[in-house]
Amino acid sequence: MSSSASPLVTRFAPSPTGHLHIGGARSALFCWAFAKKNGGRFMLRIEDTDAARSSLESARGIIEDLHWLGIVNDLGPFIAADGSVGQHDWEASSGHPPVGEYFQAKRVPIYNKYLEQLVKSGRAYPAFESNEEIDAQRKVAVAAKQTYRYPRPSEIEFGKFNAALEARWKRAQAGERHVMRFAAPNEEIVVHDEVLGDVKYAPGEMDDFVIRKADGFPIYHFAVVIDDETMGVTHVMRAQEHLNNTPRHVALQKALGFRTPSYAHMPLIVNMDNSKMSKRDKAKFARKAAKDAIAKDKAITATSLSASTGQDEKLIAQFLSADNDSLEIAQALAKHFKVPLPEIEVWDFRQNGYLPEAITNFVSLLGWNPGLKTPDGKDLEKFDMQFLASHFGIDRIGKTSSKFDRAKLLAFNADAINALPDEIFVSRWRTWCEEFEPEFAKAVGPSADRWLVLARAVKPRAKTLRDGVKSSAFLVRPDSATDFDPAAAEKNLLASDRAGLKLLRTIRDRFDSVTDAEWTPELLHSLIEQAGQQAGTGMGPVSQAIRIAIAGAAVSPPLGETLAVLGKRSALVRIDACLAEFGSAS
RNA sequence: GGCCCCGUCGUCUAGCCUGGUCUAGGACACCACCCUUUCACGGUGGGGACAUGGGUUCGAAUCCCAUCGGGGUCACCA
Repeated sequence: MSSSASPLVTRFAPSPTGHLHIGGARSALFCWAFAKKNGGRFMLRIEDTDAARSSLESARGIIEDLHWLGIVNDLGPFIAADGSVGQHDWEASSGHPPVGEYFQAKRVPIYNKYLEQLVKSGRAYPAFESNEEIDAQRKVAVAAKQTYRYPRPSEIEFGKFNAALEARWKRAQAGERHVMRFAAPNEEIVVHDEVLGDVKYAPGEMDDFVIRKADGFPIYHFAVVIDDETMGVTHVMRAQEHLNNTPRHVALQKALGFRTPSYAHMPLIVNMDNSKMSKRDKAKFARKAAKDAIAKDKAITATSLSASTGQDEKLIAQFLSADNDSLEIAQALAKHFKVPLPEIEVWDFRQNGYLPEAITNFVSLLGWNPGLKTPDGKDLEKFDMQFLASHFGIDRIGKTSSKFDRAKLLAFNADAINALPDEIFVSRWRTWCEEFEPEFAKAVGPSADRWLVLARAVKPRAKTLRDGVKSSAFLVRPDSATDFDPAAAEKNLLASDRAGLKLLRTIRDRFDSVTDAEWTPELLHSLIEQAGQQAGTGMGPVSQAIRIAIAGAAVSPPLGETLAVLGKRSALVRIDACLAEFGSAS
């Protein structure tokens, strides 16, 4: 085997501060696909150097989200069957030394080693200003409409470990609080980007940015450069928001004597209103819902909301005035006002009944396109992970940002659901229900047959797995718990001198005369048809009356199947309850 | 504001590199009709875009420039 040839390596390097963002999912997908297409490896690395915001639970969550999508990494952490965090590393035969740690927080000694190298070569220096001092200076600059650039101390000589630097180094070694800054080169930097082409940055654009924080953790730019080098990353593919970081990385690589990997910056994914898709959107959305409600009803206050949601009143007040974007409060308010929060993270989509294959397919089309036609001449846009792994290429990544069109995703999801054979659909639907709609799953019960019948009735019109629950929940709730839609009842039962109720009474007696053995979709259908003929109305009005009685609404799966699933007893109880509710036809 | 990126239907995009086959194609959404026991599905049809202005050229969505517009980024976050 060609163990000596340096293999192609891409990486996805999330920071574990929450669930996997849908944009992150696309980045990971493209990195994965590019590696697969080129016989390379896809690496996962966890960027947890922000000690305050990072958590191991988030890292686990992200790894699981990726796994659920079918994006499996060849290198870096994974979740083992027993739930522990394992790790794939370079094997001895690969020719690449093992990386050891894929969590940045555990690599601090490595960063420090390179940092010292930089200091000793006069390319990094300790700086002792406090955060507050810098902030104050920055504010002055911003107020004067100037771009703030940290002024390099005059005693620091670029590229020289002089006495002044040595003195600073000693102070730092002695424990004085400091940050480490990179002595940026005063030269033009050209980023060769595989998507955008050459992007030039003039000399002097870059200031002496911080590369190690006072807490001893490296800044992103520094850790990334060292990790990409030492982990063997050859191709960096990330979102365009990182483009302006790249010159820093290139400068750092040069100062450290590293190679520069190949870069490809992908277009951003934005909301329909052009704003950046972010986790904060949930807070914005919940805040708007709350404010709308308050505008309508002055009685709603932070105090009343605190009472009804159980959240802290102060935090709610802050939330409402946009002083915080607490996800917890956003969720509590959304639940209280019964508004759905926008799906932003992979987990949100999963929870709401999206299929991973629909998500990966849809998201892969955001900024990329296979450029192929289907046999009937249309643009090819439905494909699976295997297809991506064999057709993906950077050359077909676009430059323009893409709006995230939920309607199209929903259409893709509906198609993906309908493409599933019934047996597969029922098992996936059931598994999903057990996780996300446990009460519904419990109400359906253990019978595989019952699940299958239900699944068949539900699948053709379900755009999400949750839709399947919504459209069939009426079937599994107690017969006495029907919640009649007043408008639908008026139209289909009471209108035209209670015509619907009369039809309902007639069909009720016909149903009553059917034996349990005869209670099949076919027979029921023909009974309804006959009743419609005899009434001279066709089967429509009869059907609608039955729908109101058994579902409470004017919409349901086809009645034959629906009634069959329900069973004769329940059907009659519901019809009788309905007749009682609206008064029997006189 | 400085720097950087981008600009084809409402949206995702094909076409652009290698000008003519583009009266600009597809998908989602929308509208109409058909199918239909409801809702979906499906079928047929329809409206809908080359940001603007200058060049270059016999000819420009395609090449060049300007303008306008949108976005990103300017942290001891990543």
